[in-house]
Amino acid sequence: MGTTQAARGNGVAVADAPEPKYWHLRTVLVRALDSEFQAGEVLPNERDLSARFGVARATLRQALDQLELEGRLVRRRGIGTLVAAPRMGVPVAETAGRDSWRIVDAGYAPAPAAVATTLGIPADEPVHAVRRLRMMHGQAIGAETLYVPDAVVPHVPAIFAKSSIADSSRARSVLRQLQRLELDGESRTVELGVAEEEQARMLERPPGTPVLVLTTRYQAQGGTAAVAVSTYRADMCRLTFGASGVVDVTPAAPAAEVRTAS
Amino acid sequence: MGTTQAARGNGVAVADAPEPKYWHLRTVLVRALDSEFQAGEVLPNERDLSARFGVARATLRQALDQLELEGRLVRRRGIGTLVAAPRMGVPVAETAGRDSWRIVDAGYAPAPAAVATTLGIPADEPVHAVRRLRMMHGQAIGAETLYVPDAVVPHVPAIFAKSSIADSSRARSVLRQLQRLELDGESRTVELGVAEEEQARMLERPPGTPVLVLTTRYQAQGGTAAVAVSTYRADMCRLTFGASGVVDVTPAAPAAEVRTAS
DNA sequence: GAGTGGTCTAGACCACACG
DNA sequence: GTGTGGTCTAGACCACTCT
Repeated sequence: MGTTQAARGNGVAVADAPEPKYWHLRTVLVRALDSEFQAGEVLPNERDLSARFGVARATLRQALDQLELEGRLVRRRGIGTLVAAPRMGVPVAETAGRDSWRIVDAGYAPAPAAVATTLGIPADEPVHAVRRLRMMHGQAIGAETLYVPDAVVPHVPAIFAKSSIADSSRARSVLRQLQRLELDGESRTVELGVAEEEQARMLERPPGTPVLVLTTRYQAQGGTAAVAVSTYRADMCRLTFGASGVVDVTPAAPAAEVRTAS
Repeated sequence: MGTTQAARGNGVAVADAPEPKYWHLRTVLVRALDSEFQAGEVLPNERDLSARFGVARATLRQALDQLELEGRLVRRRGIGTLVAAPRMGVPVAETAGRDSWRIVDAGYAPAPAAVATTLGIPADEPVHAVRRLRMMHGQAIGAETLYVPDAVVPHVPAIFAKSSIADSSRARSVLRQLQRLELDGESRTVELGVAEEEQARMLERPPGTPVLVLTTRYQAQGGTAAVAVSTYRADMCRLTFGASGVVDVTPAAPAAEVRTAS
């Protein structure tokens, strides 16, 4: 047994706690990031780092994966691994600033089963689906699809209503009418997810990117008038709630360029 | 080039979209989970699965990693890979049910730098740190540390105040006084993190487990009276906000046992 | 002891960005 | 072309759980 422990020896291993190498590596790197690096700096490449720490590249990558999940690093294929800027505070206000959204388009098709259930409509009933991007500091940090049943926005022009073609005119029409609605309130949920193909494309990230999934139920007249499913880049965003008046929370970003190009 | 694509051939690869094998695998598995499996069922072991799909075990594991991050699978060393139950809705109410918390202990030491800044106190000033567990369905799904400056709870008995020994009597004393405070409101943030050693231990999970980090600032008299940092298991929790009255959101859990033992 | 997931290795090749 | 991160492989051994 003692032999086993020694043989495995990860350089710091003690018989007491067989800490995985990659986790120990992460700890070392965290300390280095905190003390010796500035946001935007480029780390040595993975092959050099793994050699320096005396581990296989795959093991080093496991540590980097953790740090990327925590938003401490940004890896760019063909470029290198950079130190990330602190996460942005993203307000999820009751009436979230509408100028921070960029409309993409809107379609008219059945919603996902879970959404249809929440809306209290048949699973095969088509609804308006407005897609838009949450912009911050000039870049897309979140993608949202807003599902609105026909009955809630009865005045969408028939030109749009009958067509399933996605366009932004329909989006504006739906949003306009939704804003006029008297809402009783909103309830929200947050959970962890991964970006599927469509969202990944909108966020300009590879599929599988971890995202914070924010689901908003807009209540009106005792029921749910609309549902919004927003996916925010988990590496870049810190969602902020109910900060009445407190809007910022975001450092003025001296090294904003780190996140500028995705 | 065409040769390259064919040689790489992942079984479904088309020249158009060089989709990674592990991502394609995930898609296949998601479909299988949706249609052929019940929560709590055990999947074939990794060696069998990788052979069946004709990939290396590491590649299969990459797909399973994704599914675990999404909360679709639970992997237990020595046991196998199980289909997870749907995530629990965890209310983050203004006055979150106090009986869903289990007090662990409380200490008296300087808070992390970021917390001290928020509280507007010197980084080296000791504060009360109450640690407790969020329980649901009989299991710990979140761990919280509540930081309260001395000035906010002046009536903590001197027996506790002078000692840095962690115990639950101090915790109760601090919580009691905090409840009597008149709060102007609370602001919250949610972001993705990974469980460090201490939290991991409290949650009975390995270090590096992804967690939703919920930071609550309790406002009083124009300032921040206290700060709570809660880490919830990202694989099991869906945080719910402002669901006035709507408390549940959690299925009655016919296969609750899936999550019973961590 | 047998079976499972977790860690680690060494090496190969691919996709992408840049000069 | 060169250098970077991303994917994939085949194999080994460890830690854990159950019988």
